[in-house]
Amino acid sequence: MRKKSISRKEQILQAAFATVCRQGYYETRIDDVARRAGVAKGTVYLYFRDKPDLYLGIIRWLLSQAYTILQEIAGQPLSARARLSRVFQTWTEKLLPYPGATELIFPEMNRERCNLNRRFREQVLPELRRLLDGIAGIIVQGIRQGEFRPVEPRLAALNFLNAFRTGLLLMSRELRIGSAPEQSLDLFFHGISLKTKGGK
Amino acid sequence: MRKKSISRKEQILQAAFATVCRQGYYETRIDDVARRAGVAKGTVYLYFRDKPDLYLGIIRWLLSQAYTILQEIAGQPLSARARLSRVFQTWTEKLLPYPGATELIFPEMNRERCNLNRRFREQVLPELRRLLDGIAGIIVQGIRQGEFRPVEPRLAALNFLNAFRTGLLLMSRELRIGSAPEQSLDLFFHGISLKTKGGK
DNA sequence: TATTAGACTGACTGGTCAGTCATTATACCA
DNA sequence: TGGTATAATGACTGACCAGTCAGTCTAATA
Repeated sequence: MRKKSISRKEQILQAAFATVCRQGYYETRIDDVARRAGVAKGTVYLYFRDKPDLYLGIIRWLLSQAYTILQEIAGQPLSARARLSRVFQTWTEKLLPYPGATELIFPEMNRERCNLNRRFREQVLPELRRLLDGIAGIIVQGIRQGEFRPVEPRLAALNFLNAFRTGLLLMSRELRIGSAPEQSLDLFFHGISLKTKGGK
Repeated sequence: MRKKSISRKEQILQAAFATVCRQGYYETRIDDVARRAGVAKGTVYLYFRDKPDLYLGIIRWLLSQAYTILQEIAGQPLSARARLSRVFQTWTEKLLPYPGATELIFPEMNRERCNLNRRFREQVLPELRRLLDGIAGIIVQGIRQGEFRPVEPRLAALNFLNAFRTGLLLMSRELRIGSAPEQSLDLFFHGISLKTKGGK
């Protein structure tokens, strides 16, 4: 009477995450995931209904981890700017080995409501909004305390995600832009800051 | 002795573009494209070697159109800021019916070098760099004329693309952010502007 | 009008892969 | 130790679809 181990599910999730980040959803074979997880294909289907279910599982897992980090930092006694910096930094550290991770989320948003997309909207969008609201909350704090301009907080939050994504992209050196992730964050801060006295 | 018409190729390209923007590459069937273009499947293969070739054709077509618009506006006697505004506006008008268009480019950048990706890097990245350099050129002008801070121009150009993408995303209302595309552009300008006297 | 070159067609094929399920392995209990 | 419930396996299947090609159509030319 063994129990379906949670760790087994986690193990598959982790393998799927790594694979999908490298190859993208459609180039990922369930066999690839199973092999990387060290289980047989059938085992994957003991823990996930079908391929989309596995995919959505990955994304929710990712978002929930991102949210946990955010909440942790939101609880610390810091300025809004310092909080966002720390979130940026922590996320970057975690996702550095998985530069494709940010692409799991956005591309699906501008698509037609096909099979996968419908489930995406139902299961992922709420989590994504929660994360955005978490960031927006920090930004509202910054506005109240006079650190930031009175920008639309959700839009600024979206820009924060963009800055993060760009930071990861810069690390890949693919576009041959000689900038570090921090510069992407810096540009973001300049966009919402009140006082921008002079230079870089 | 009819000739393989250029318009026929254009027609297929247009149909493929519309379809891929709605459904994404992997959910697009060559049959869909053919039907929308009003030709038979086989005809598609008279003009494109295989599916990736069609896909890359779409992207290069898109990038070259974007570049043409950019060049046109770059030739007008305007401030750097006014130029970027006009580019933003023109691009937005053109791509409003195809909100998925921006997703054709970026997701592929953080992926492993599989079949499709290798060809993407060879054929698309140079075009993309050219476009980025075009934007960066306007930004350099702005820096020289004291409109913008001395930011890294290529990074700022990448941010401009992000702002554009976010503008399109806002139009879809999916995230329930009550902002218009212009606000995304505004945030971008704040990030690179020298003088930011007070709030909105 | 007959000829022909090249455009166009769409039924067909072969490979791929998600998902299944009969079988085997394992842990737990009496 | 034998019995049982559950976990795990991996060979198999059926659907799907990119790409093919033998045949048809069309228009320009002689």
